[in-house]
Amino acid sequence: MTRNAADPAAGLWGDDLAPVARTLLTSAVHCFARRGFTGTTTRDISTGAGLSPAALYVHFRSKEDVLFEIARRGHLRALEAVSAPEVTAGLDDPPARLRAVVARFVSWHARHHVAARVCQYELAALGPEHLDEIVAIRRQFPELFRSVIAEGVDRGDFAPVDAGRVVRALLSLGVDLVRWYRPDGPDSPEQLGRFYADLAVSMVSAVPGPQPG
Amino acid sequence: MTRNAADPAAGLWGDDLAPVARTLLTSAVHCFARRGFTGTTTRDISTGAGLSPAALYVHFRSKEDVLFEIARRGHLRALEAVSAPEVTAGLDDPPARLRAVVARFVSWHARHHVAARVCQYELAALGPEHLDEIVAIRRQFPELFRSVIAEGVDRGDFAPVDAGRVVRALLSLGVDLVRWYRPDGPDSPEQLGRFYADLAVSMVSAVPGPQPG
DNA sequence: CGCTGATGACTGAGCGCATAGTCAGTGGAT
DNA sequence: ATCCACTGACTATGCGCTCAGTCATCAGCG
Repeated sequence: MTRNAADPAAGLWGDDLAPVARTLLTSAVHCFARRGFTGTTTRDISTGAGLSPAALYVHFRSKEDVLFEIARRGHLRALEAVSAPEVTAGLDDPPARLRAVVARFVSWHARHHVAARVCQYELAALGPEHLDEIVAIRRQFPELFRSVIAEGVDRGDFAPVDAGRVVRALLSLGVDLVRWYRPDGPDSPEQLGRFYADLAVSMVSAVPGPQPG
Repeated sequence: MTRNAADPAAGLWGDDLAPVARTLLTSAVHCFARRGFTGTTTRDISTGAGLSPAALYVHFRSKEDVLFEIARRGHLRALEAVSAPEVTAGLDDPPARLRAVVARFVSWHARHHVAARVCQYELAALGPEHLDEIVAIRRQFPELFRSVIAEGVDRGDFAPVDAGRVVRALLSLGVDLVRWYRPDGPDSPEQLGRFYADLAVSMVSAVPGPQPG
């Protein structure tokens, strides 16, 4: 199961890792995404990277440690995608900032839907202290979304929506797409990002219908 | 791991099943939701129902068969919740029908978030022919949503939205809540259903902002 | 009423197999 | 000569599933 160079997962891991370790993580991402953590054997991961079963333990302490490295690095990359300074640079009104953050969140998850599937759905297999570390990163996503929406509501750009519930909904849209998104479908990651940015603006606008509450 | 009578999962299975078989399915739902299909042992399921390991095979052919029964019955119940005649009875305009269908879909998934988690996230463990049967049921959800939205667009009640993408988004909202919903949180299943019904109406309304496309 | 045989839900023991992880050793690079 | 990424062979454990057997229930029969 050798992966080609265009695999988006291959670029997620950072230079601090040996090339072989990155290959193992990439193989593990595909295995975990397909069969889940417990459904994947350490042999699947190693042979998927073209190595013998024991090679995994040269680079990682355990199978759970492999999952943790994927989750940690994946979450940090996603956070970087939505909170890097250039995302909202020059955007001085909340609607534009909301559009930018939602579009980045969605397009990142679409592009990295395989790795994101592991990051979103396999966390229960982590040990308690590893899980804590991931949860600490995860908390920053709703905080970022909430601050953008709260500012828009305060300034009157948005309707007086329940920020907490809208944030939940926006994160749900971005997360759930990793379950169904396929790169050969009708939408590119960027197109989907723009569409969901439109939806986000709709969701914080007053409803013109007969039941506004 | 005996469950009390208020467990929503206990009421999902129907009268054609022996009481012990229903207890086993209920135990299996909780095991699968917590540890996943491959992370659950047949011993977990049986002893969770207060039985010996071998008792499972009195009522089910295999562990995969247990998952299939959960998925089949769960999907049929959810479909019933959104497409029963009384859901849209007396609602003659598309906005009201959209609200009703979304609210039912969401509140069902919130109330049955544990069983729904199994139905949504464990399908990959099914064999091909069992999976086909579940997929055939699943197809009816987007069809129902699409018909309501298409009618609203045709009649001019809704903005000329891309029905396929809006349907995807609405299903995502209802599905993803099974990942984070907790009964002791701020929203009851019905409150969440009404909120998402509001969002649905927003999503098919014209966007008043500066970037309507 | 009691006796008998059949039925079927359930159990205890265990089989064959796959799994995560180990370790002494190998071979290529420096 | 040293180093270390990597391997082949291995172990202990836990898995899905089976099967002979137990026990409670019940119909048929005298």
